[in-house]
Amino acid sequence: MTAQDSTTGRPTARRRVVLSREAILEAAMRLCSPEGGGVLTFSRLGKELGADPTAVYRHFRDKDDLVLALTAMLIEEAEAQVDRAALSHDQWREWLTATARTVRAVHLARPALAVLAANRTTASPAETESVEEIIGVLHRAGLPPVEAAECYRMLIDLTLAFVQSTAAFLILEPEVQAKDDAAWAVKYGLLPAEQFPLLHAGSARLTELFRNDDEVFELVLETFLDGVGLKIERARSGG
Amino acid sequence: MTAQDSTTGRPTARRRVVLSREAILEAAMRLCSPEGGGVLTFSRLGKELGADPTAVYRHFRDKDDLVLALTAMLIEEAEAQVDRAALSHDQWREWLTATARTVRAVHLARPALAVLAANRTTASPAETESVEEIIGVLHRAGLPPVEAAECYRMLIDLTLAFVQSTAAFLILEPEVQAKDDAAWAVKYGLLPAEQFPLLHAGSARLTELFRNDDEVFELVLETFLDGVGLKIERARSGG
DNA sequence: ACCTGAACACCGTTCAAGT
DNA sequence: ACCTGAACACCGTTCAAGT
Repeated sequence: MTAQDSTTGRPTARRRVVLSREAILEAAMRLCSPEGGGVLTFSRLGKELGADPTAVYRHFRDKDDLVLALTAMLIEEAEAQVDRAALSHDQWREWLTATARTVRAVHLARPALAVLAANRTTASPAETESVEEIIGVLHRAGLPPVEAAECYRMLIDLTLAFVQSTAAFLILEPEVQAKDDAAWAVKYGLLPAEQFPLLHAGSARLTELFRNDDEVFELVLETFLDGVGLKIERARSGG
Repeated sequence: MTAQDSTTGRPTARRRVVLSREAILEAAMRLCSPEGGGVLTFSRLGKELGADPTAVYRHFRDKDDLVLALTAMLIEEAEAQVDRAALSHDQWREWLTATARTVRAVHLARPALAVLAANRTTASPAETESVEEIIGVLHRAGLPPVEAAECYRMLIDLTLAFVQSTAAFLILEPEVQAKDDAAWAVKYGLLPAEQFPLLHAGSARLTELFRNDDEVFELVLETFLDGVGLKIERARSGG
């Protein structure tokens, strides 16, 4: 599916392409998805744009500038996708769950970007409004503003930390991932029940959870939110 | 502190150095610490060993093989450092806290390795015994084996996810880190109190927590363990 | 048996040359 | 004004040559 001249049928010779920030960002986003090959390099970006790889430097100072612009796009995409309409403001738990799941899903749709973006900070206005909203939900649930801000921070860091870890594994080459599978099989495959009675009893569940980052994240999120629920109960009875 | 010929005082010319797996792993560990420069490349490894960079290939099949061997070392180091002597078996919370803190600290002492190791699996016997022990502590606290195994998995994934995120930021170049600081200042520096009343009220706390990954991790760990505590209570009253 | 060093395909980035 | 392409300093890795 390479670019072709529709009149001659021959591949078009590369000639001064017109680029823009938007076109570059769009092409970069495509490259970062699993279908796009999942690697972001200037070489691949140039090929995707039909331009010389170094042409990108006329629009972004360096790769990190490009990454930060892509990070901002990702955050705004996540903001736009959180389904607030279905939620009333007293459903603090559902609200936080929806936010965490959406942020995670949007990042994991582009693992090659997520691994570069998940621990960066950008000054996105859309995000600021979302933060106020989440803190508002926690405040109305009973937490004082400072504690609500703490819980917001914990939730977002928890989510992005798991994103980074999962994304970093996803971009490893298949043969490397296979080595981890093999190591796991050795580790939990033949546990002598006498020596490791409890581990042996739980090993079926551990095997289920292995390489099942979605389910582990859901479990952690629920357990964490149980802890937040305790904070809220304490704040309500204390105040 | 470069190698010198003690009789002539001149730098020794590079001549067939004798290498071993142990010497290579030791040198690699040094490179991965912040003092060691914090980057693991064959070039730097060769320089550290006083040998040609490609000599390492006579002892490890490729870089990933080296990384996995280093990962196993890291896990065993963490195992050895967890202070079990001070803990009785009924202190499930202290036990889990000590494990999480130690695993995190050992990894963050080598950020350049942690970023490669935190989401990998190795078949280390020492770790298997530690897993049995932690599951045992949770079981004695009241959880059935399967739920205990789940909690172990959540704790270790939570810890390593935060490790990966923090380590990935630590190995960024200082100028890049500075960009994040600047973005944060823009984001939370001048929040109009009318528009963002709750965020404004909590912004001092958020600023305290910014780039303070140690404290955020402690807060998340406590909240998560509160959630585990609820599971234990439920299991006790239910059974 | 195992270390050396040239070589290769890839990175990000710079800069003079083109249009 | 902005795209091209040679060039550079780095990556990991292979392989023939040395000892």
